[in-house]
Amino acid sequence: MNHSSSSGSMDAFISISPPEEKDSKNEEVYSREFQAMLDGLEEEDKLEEAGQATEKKKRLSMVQVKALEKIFEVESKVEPDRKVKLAEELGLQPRQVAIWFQNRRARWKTKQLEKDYVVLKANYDALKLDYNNLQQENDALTAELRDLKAKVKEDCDKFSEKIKDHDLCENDDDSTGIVKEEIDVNAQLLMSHASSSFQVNGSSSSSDSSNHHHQWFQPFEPRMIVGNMHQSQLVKVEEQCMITAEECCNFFSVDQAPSLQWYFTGQ
DNA sequence: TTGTGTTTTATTGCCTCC
DNA sequence: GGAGGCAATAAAACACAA
Repeated sequence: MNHSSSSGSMDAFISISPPEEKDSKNEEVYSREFQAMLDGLEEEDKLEEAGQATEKKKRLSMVQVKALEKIFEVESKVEPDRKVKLAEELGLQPRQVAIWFQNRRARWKTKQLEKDYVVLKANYDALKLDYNNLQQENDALTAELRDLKAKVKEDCDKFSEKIKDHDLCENDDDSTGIVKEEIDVNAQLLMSHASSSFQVNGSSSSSDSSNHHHQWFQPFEPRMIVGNMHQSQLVKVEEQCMITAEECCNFFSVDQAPSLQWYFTGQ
């Protein structure tokens, strides 16, 4: 390793050496460096005499680098006056000091970018994991909703079928009571399906937003539709049920928010 | 010893500021 | 217009495995 100064100044190893570095070991190192530097200078002289250019790059000594590093910790840029003074102290050309600080800033920037990248990547990974979890939850809820829609449609079809069957024997005097019972039972069956399904839906999901379905659906009591009516209202109920049986199949639409207008207007 | 990858020193060209 | 900074790059020095 060549630690000789490119300036060739012997002052470099004398004026800048901190007191703690002037032990016997370092003196030995410096004398070797001096010798190497002198040898190098001799060689340069010979080459110059021979008319050859001496463009060899030379690394700064450990002492020079340490001194520069220490200053860099405090200030990443040096004023022109400081630069000249520092160059004199270190036995370097002011240009060398400027280049060293320039390269040092570039190295610092690269390291900083690497650090920033690590932090950003960690954030990105955490965010991606979160997104994937939400995506899975969304998929599960969508599938559950699809099943519920199918189940509700199935019940609606059955209910409509029952009512149509009833139309065939509407002249029967005793049919009113039977119809009332059937509607009551079917309505309960239909709504209990929907209601219980939504309770399952609410409990199966960990997200808070899914509980809202349960909250807005819970007041829905089948008996409120049929159970407390006078017999004179039953025909109207039948007509309404024919409509709502069709409508209820589209009630839980994913694309459109459910409307409870039909429920509130009936009260 | 040698080939290869990395680090350090230095140059070049462009840009900004005074 | 000159000085200085920065990015890109060259080239020498160095480290290290085979």
